[in-house]
Amino acid sequence: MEDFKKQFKKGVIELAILKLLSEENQYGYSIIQQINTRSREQLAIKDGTLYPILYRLEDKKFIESYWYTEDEGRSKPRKYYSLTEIGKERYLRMLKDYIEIEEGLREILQSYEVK
Amino acid sequence: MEDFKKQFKKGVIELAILKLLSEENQYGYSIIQQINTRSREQLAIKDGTLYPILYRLEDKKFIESYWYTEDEGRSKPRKYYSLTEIGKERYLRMLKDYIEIEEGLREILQSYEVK
DNA sequence: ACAATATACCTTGTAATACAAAGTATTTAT
DNA sequence: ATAAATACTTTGTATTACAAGGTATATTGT
Repeated sequence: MEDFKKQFKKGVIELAILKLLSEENQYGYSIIQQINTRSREQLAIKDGTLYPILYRLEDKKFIESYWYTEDEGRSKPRKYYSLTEIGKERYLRMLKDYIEIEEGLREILQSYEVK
Repeated sequence: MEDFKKQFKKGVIELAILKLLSEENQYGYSIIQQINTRSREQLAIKDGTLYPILYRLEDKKFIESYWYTEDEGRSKPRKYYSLTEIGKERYLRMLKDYIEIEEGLREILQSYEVK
């Protein structure tokens, strides 16, 4: 992948993860699939990328995890993550800041100061 | 500044710089002021951030520099930067990719899959 | 039944980069 | 004259998505 695509993704990935968890508790692999599908592959991430982010978010108490088996036939539980209260606050602040910065960039990209 | 604001800026700063240089040749300090003003401080960067980026862009041949004194009364020249041909291509590709990724993120932020 | 693929989680090492913080010197405003 | 802004430079640091490797289970096709 081109280097600047990587750069664009940094930071926004965390925002996307928090948003998905604000909708519903999910396990890691499910988050990857949702990000890949719903962003139409534009924000696609690898599992080796996601899991370290989840551990970091958990260390910071923005999310919590629990092992859970939903199917009868399934022997192995999956590790589910849920948003904590401060995680929800974090998500809302990130969203606000993201929108502000995106608008700032748009100003530069769209405008053209005639001298 | 909060850590995620930093993250959002990474990558997009370079895009903003290339855009400004695509409009007009400019010296470093002028770029800082334009970014700060036109983004309404949302994308504000420090000089210690800009100059290393300019050197990197020059190493990669995306921009070129020349010293120039425009005023009579001014003894010290300012270092002007201009976009090269491959710099222009880089800018257009970055712009396209940025827009795609931004749209991908919007899909995640706006949509809510009802199960 | 078997093979192949997808699912699901984990770990290590790396390259990239905005920033803080420091410096130097000139120019402009009070 | 003094302060503030301008203009450029350098060093060191923390962060983080990724590649690439691993293990094991579950599902699908033949």
